[in-house]
Amino acid sequence: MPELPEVETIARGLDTRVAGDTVESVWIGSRKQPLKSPAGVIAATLEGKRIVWVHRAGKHIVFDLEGEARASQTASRTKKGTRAVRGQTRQAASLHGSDERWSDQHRPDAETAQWIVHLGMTGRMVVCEPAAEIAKHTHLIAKLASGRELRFIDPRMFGKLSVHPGGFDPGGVEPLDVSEERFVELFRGRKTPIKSALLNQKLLRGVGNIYADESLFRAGLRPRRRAATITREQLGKLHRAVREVLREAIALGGSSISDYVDADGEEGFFQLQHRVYGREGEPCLVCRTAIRRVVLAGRSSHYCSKCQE
DNA sequence: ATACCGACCTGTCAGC
DNA sequence: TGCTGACAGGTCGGTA
Repeated sequence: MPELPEVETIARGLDTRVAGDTVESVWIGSRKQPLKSPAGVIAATLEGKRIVWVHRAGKHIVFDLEGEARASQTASRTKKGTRAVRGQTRQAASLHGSDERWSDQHRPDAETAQWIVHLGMTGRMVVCEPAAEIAKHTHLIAKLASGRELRFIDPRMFGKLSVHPGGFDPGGVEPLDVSEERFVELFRGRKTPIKSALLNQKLLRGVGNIYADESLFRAGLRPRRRAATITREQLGKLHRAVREVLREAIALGGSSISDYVDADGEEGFFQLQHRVYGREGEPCLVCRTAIRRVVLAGRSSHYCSKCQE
């Protein structure tokens, strides 16, 4: 389901709702597929931790967590004194300072960790009241100190949950941050089709099938075009196209196809801007040629045979 | 090393 | 109405 703009939208929504809240307890379902870390380790890592910041790395949702240092945590978990300290830090965290929050809040004696959620194709995270009906395919429920619940739902179970005490390395570079020079270096000399390279998360992280097709259309490059045959100038154009497409999509809250909704249950609107994705047989918006669909590396790929070469 | 391909799962929708 | 097959926004591991 979600690519970079959708994950960005969801992470921002979650940050607004749960940053500053504390995980009191965790329930994890019996299905193993969504878990990259053992269930017991995920639960033990989350429980008692305050959610400092929810953000995005590639297509991953990252929860920055902070709790009492491990040595004192087990002993003091239920003591009232611990709660008072958490209450203070939660208040401070509600002063939204985005990136600054981490350093402002960080206490040297605190234990930190990151909880990583990858939504796969059909994963969703919702914040709701405990009385809300538990949706089919709910795999994790975190009870929060505020009384609400944070739930992970994923019918197809392509999503992944993991925890990283030492911090998480998503690999690749962020397409919205990458310089033109670095971008060109990523693709120069590769024999692979440019679309396969765009989808390779070890190079750029966050670009998926929709935004790869849309970026290639704007850059005038066919999906099968070998990266090594693309000129420096065309790569520069692709660099601008990728960033433009992603930024526009984020501004519109992502693309809602079938059932995607953000943390608020709101749909995105970027699907209305798609120029090739999902438009097989329809006229190109530039030249009226029928949009073609081919399968490349197992993925549907859409392009205009006249505008792209 | 690189590049396809199927596998992992469930749900939905078009076509018969 | 109901069955079958194709397809879905992601990633991984095996094989050539």
